[in-house]
Amino acid sequence: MSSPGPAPQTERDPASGAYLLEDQVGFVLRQVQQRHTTIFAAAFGEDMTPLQWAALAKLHDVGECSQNQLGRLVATDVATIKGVVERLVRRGLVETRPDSSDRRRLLLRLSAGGHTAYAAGVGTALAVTEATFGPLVPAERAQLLGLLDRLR
Amino acid sequence: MSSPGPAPQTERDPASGAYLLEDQVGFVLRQVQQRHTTIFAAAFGEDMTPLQWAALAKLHDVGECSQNQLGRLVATDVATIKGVVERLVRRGLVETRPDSSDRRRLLLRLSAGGHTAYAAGVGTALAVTEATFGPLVPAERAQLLGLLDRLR
DNA sequence: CGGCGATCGTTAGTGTACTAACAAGCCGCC
DNA sequence: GGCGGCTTGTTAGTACACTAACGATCGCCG
Repeated sequence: MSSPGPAPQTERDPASGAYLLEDQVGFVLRQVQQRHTTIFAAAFGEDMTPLQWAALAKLHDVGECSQNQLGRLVATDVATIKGVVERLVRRGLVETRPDSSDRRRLLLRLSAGGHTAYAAGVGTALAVTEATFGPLVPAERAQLLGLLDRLR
Repeated sequence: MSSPGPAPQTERDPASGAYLLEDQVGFVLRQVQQRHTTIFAAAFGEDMTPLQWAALAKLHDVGECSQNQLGRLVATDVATIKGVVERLVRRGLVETRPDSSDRRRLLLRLSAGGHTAYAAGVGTALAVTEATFGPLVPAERAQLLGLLDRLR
């Protein structure tokens, strides 16, 4: 695993009002996400990405919906969701069929294999969340989720 | 601006121990970053990305360093930093020269235009951080940064 | 009924973020 | 003094994450 890893800690100068890249939310956020992605990949292997998993999980929840609809559910634009769905279909986890009442729409739902993959993945997904939270105690985890939620 | 926007809030069922995508750190993290990127793009325009800005800022801090070194400073792998540097050089913000004492290395530093761009951008960057933090009061911001830092 | 705005999916293009493999150069250690 | 291991940068390939433009379809409203 040769991920970039954390940026070196810079000595803080609490007195100065200078611009410190290390203290900007965006910069820290990016690194936390990198770590999360690494943890996810280590747990699920190369054949499942966070977004693919999100699509799978949402599809499991809603049963059936159109491609763009799924995109909105997992907070992804239409161009990106197309690729994700394409890969899931190619791997036999998702099935598509035309919507008879709206010929623009492409309806999606989990295949049998998709349901199996979801069932097999839930535990792993929870473990990924656990590992990402790392050393934080439950109260801190809730606090973090609450704060992030307000920034969403 | 037709970003995906926040995923619809799902009704929480506090009693159930079910897997809720919306409650997983990774999922929330991704959306916060999306929002940050949108804010960044609105403030800086299309010609500057968060990573390009990070590279510029770091290069300003350290004065001169090699390409891989810069990658480590901004927490980016060698393949990605190459593209970033290439685009900054193409726009005349960064200059390169060979390292006479190590012929593998490519030394980088800000050009005059790069220094100007940095000086012009610091205020905007601070405004982006401010906007990203949104409604959080200072104590909450510090708390969030502290928690994120432990997850880095 | 007919037209017009909105939505659905597709495509092309740019940038980030990795992995894996490679050649070239550097350096320490036998 | 050379050899083997490390770092530096490059390339190719995959997957996200957008923008912008497009054709097809839908549905409302006059």
